[in-house]
Amino acid sequence: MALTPRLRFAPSPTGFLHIGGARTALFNWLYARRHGGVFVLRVEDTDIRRSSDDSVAGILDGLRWLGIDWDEGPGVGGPHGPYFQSARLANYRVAVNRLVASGHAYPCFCQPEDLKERREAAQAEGAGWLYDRACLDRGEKALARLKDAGVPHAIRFKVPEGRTQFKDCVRGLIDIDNTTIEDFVILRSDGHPTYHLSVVVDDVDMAITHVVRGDDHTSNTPKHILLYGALGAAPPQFAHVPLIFGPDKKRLSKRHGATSVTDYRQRGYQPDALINFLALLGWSPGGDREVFTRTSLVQAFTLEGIGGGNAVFDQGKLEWFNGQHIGLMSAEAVVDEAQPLLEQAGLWREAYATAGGPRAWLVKVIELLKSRVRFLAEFVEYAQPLLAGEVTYESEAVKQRLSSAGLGGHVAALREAYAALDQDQFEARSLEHSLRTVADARSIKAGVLIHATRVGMTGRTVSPGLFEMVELIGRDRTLSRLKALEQFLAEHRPTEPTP
RNA sequence: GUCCCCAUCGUCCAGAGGCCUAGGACGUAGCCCUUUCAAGGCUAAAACACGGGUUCGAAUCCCGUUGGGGACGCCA
Repeated sequence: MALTPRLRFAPSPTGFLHIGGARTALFNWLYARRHGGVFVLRVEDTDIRRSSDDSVAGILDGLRWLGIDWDEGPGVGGPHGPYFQSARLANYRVAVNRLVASGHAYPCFCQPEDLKERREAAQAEGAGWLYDRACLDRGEKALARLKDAGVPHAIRFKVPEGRTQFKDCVRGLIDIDNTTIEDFVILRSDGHPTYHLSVVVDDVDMAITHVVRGDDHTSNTPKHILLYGALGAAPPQFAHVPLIFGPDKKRLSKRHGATSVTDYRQRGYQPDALINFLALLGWSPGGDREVFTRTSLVQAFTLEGIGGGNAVFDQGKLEWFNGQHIGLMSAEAVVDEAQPLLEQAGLWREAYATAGGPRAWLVKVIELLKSRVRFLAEFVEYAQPLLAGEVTYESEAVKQRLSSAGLGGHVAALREAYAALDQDQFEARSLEHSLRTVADARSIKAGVLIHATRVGMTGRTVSPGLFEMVELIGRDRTLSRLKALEQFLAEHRPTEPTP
């Protein structure tokens, strides 16, 4: 009880880091961090056919991006290594020998194709099928004969009579009849362990105290409990978390589009937003709070808060979380994160990289845009008119805002008024006051002039607040953009707006 | 088919016998703010799967039905 908790995430490297796997990793990590425990990363690559190095790299990369760091595992080592199951084969062999010697397991010479046929035949009739223990009943001589003939064999666990039960932190007491468990294979005929064996042996060796994993493992757990018993080890605490579904209430899979962490990374989601969203999928702090930073999540996390029902992945809400977390970031941090995006758009200047005027100015631009953005990429879109030298008018904007008569004169008057402001008067308040004065003097609604000016400054109909923006665009560029607008209006002399 | 699990607004959650006229959030609609679009604020529509119990009292406990999911591999 006073033991420091040891938890682990044990992905099999047969694909990319799935969103569900990421959440499982997160829950384990959260619990370990919450209780000053140890978080172990172990790669379950006993299926040599399907495992790959690329996949390992991708999974580690995804975890790092999410900020889920491990205390023991690939890259960092630890006292319970190695952390790749493919390098722990000897341990499994030892365990199997012990189990066979103690009568908990036995060799099976039945061939996979054979068993498959029989199983399918039984299921075709609508009946269930459990291994019939043919090899348990075969008798000494027959067994020896098969062995001598070099027939490949697997090792099966001999499931005892009785019932098996365990207490699950989210499900409560689970109690099942052992007759519903077959004598499962623990060692394949090629000498590799199966999942059930390796997971238990490793969790024992690595002194894992809490196993938090997907609900799809709930029905495997009795097998594991049996194995712990046969190995003379005490089982850990289990917590089976509900699965994540797509909008069609089917288990989340490639059919639903983005399901890997990398997909979300590429789509411009913030790791903290994904973490926050994932944490709340199947877990609740108990109250109404929804926006959590990484550290507040660690503080709030409990296994008891994990709910029972499967959860649908709501993309829209993830987007909202992304906006929330961008709002939480400092403008400086946003600048750093947005740099690559701005570079791509050709809007980045070297001077932005170091502290100083231009960077301070860019930070102001970002601050102006921050609240209206859900993705970093949107900064580029909105900031474009502020960062670029010239603007081009969108035709829709021209049609909507530059077609009323007499605009040229109004704009000229505004330009003169703005030209009369010197550098330090060129700030939002004076700019607004000045524009409204011009509008009054010319008996037009301020809105008309504001909208036209917006088009002149950005080329678009939508933008952040005009005056704050003009302030940031600065006196020189503002004056020349107004001049350009006048020219445009003169050339496209708007007369009667008769379409 | 067998075993196991689950069941509150469209979605994610709150609710651990009276505080529930069922609360919050996303989304949706309307209003306010306003120079546009957002953001923000306010308001609205929207759920305890069904049937039996237990109890003075049930979204909460029990049983059943229905629905959903998972597991039944020499995959993990």
